[in-house]
Amino acid sequence: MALDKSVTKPTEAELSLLNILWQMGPATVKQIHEVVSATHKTGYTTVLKILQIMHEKSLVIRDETNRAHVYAAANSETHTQSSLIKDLISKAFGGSTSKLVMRAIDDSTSEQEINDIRQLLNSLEKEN
Amino acid sequence: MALDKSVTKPTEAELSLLNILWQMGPATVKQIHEVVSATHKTGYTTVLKILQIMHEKSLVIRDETNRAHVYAAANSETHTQSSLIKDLISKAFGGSTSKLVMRAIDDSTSEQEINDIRQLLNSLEKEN
DNA sequence: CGCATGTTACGAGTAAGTTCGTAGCATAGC
DNA sequence: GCTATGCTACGAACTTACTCGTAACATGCG
Repeated sequence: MALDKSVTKPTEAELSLLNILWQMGPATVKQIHEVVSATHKTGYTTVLKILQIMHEKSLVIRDETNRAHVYAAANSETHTQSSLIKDLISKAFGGSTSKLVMRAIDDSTSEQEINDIRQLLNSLEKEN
Repeated sequence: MALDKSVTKPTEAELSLLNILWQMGPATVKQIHEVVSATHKTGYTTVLKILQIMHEKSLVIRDETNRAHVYAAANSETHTQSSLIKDLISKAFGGSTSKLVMRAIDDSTSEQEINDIRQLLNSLEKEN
């Protein structure tokens, strides 16, 4: 009974297809399956079925003009990332964003990541 | 095929029980169920069953000395938070911690949260 | 002792997610 | 117009998660 669109959380398989759609833009099942096949041995109809389910859930939209339907993510990557973060914060961080940020920063292991975050923070401080 | 203990991701119901255990410390099913009951109409045996499953998965340890077994989280809250964040980063942020941090900060809506994060960042800059 | 009570263990039912085989339909090319 | 091809639709099988009822068992107390 998830009526609210923003609350519909994609499953793991669904999210992996969304990642492909965000990267490629609108695509046919065939195109999506080719990308999936590069890393997983997943059947064509499996990809098709998941896209159909996602369509029912309004996670994707599709253009049925041509015989090969063209699928596209219904929500932006940013929007989806936000709701996944929000979900994690509420379930594992007592609702505290700063706790999540702190944990993420503490865990950062790569120099590159640390520098990226530092720059991000610097630019935020300036705007302040 | 999740052989690595650090990779065993708690389900939603499991995580909610872990939250209680982290807060209370070691507790019996009865005690845990009482806390759960305060907010959810969940049966006693449902809580028991989930704890038994968590025990099989080594998400909790239990002391069977007394008739009423005493359960405790097997891993720290911090450790679990880290692996959940890591999982989310790999599945929805292309493996980039800084992207997650940026998104979390951008989404921060409460003044309190923003101030908390700012302070966190200031203290990090000093250590630098 | 024997029963009431409290606790664990077990198994079944439901739901959701994932996978894929097969059927059926549309269409392009002969 | 017919057929091979390529696509969608559908449904079945399997797995995991969740929920709870019932059975079995221990123990304290009359």
